[in-house]
Amino acid sequence: MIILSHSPGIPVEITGSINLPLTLDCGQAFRWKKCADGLYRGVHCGREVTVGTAGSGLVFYGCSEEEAHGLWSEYFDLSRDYELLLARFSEDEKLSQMISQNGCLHILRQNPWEALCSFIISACNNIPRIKLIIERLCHAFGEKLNEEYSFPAAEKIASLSLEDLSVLRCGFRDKYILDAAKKCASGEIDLESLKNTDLDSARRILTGINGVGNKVADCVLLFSLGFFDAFPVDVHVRRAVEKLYPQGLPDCTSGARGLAQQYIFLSDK
DNA sequence: TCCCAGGCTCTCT
DNA sequence: AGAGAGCATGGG
Repeated sequence: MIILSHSPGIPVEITGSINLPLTLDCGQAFRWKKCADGLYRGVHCGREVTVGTAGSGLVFYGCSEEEAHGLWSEYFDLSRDYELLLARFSEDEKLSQMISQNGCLHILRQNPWEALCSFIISACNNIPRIKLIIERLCHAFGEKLNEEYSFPAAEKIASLSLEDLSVLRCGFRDKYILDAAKKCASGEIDLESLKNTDLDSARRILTGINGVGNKVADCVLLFSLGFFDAFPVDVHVRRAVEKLYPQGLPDCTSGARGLAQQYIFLSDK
């Protein structure tokens, strides 16, 4: 880890404490790699960084102070008061238990195109293979950074053919990736602008992409577009909700159902 | 050999 | 509008 000996880490304080390993490896993001000493290396919007926990916050290595307090603080959703939200969740017995078991998990604000592409790949797939396919995608079509590669832009993917994408070995999802890339690159869909739309309209636009149904759309809405109340339902969440909350989610989750969803997802793993 | 994996589309009723 | 097959690939 050459970076460490040459550049000091930049600490960013937050209220409460984040469970970093859980946040980065709970199935919402697929590219973070565990390094030595509990550090993680990852890429967001073409910027590579190494991150760890320190005191009551995170410490970033290999980036400027401006990036740590800007790009990365936003990515890790550090300005939101999770302590307060989890205290409210704890009114519910079962959620309280899941929280004390797992600690404080943050919902990441990922790049929307990367999230869209990643969750298209996630359909009917398992997490190790999802990671592998995304790794191949970045290596084949992204740009070399330091040790990692950037996530290829929609414009780059849109310029490729299905045959080009065959190196991904991603099965029937190749045509979905291509459709999403073309719609985003052409401007037919402007992912950023969906942040200013209501949840139902945004979901309808996303599901207009071939290979994007409600579950994938809700993942994009929650994990990249800031819809904190979006509630992706996959087989695990469906099963866990039927078992734990057959009458519906408790009221204390309203407005933050997406965060609750992550804890419920964990309970079925 | 069969089953499953953070689903989705298409078709048929 | 609801159910069911088919979809590529790889691991157990």
